[in-house]
Amino acid sequence: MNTIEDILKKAKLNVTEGRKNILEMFVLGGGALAHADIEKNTSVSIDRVTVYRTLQTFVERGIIHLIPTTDNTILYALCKDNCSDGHHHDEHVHFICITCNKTNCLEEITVPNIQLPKGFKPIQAAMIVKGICLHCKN
Amino acid sequence: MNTIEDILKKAKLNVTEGRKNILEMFVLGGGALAHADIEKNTSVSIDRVTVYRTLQTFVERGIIHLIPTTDNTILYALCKDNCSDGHHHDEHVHFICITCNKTNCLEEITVPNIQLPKGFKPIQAAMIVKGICLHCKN
DNA sequence: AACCCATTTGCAATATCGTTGCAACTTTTA
DNA sequence: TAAAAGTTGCAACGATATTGCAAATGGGTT
Repeated sequence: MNTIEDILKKAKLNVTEGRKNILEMFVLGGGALAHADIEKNTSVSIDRVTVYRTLQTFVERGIIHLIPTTDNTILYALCKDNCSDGHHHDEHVHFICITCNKTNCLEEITVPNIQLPKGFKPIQAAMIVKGICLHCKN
Repeated sequence: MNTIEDILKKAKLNVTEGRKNILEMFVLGGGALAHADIEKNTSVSIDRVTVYRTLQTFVERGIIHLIPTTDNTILYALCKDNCSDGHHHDEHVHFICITCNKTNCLEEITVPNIQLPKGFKPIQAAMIVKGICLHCKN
């Protein structure tokens, strides 16, 4: 079966050309994407507003998640299966390459637990590592 | 002596009303501030542009640093003494309270080292913890 | 296949956010 | 206190994001 459509149906979203297109970029691309990446690269022409709304919907339905960044950019990446309807479990490390500027989700590496000062109650943690990625190390 | 002016002089910046005002907000406020917080709360009226430029200058001179966030907001907080001229050492954990929405720098807690996949070379790491802070825990 | 209803899209207008160039004004230094 | 350097405010601009509404599309039903 078509994975792309499956994901949309599982999220109880209508399967439209635009959504398929955008979701495909995440599935095939692998990495993190910004609004601009999507707007520029869709094969079908999709209105800016629709891109905004699609991304928003995808986040709400647990298809993609926001990636924390140290600058002011907004990045999204695919969620793993265990995210659903606004409840994200994206507590893995995000790696930003300072050479190719791509962001990778290091799914296999979970954010380490840390000891907070007395009285602080942690609920969720995120971690960003900047450096040189696999492909740029030469 | 006046701490505020000292900080500015140490950073080789002219001491102006606007800068004193903005820096004072950081020193007295303690927490993290966004551009909008500053623009709205200065006692003297300061132009939007000047606020932008002042924050930028403060970051360059190592007076404040950018805080990574999981949404799209840009937050700044005071650096500790050992930051200077664009070389920041702000690798401590940032805590965002989901109740009062304030961001605290947990200076005493450094970001733990983690094992990255083969080929990834880390250069800088940041960590954000969301939860309930000391003051909101009741 | 043709229909209806709910959902989704595109357009236009508007709001928010951040940057740049330049002239006027302050601060510093001598 | 005057000149030089640094800083500010204004105006204009560009990029980014949001909203309302009418038209179009998708999903389910007959």
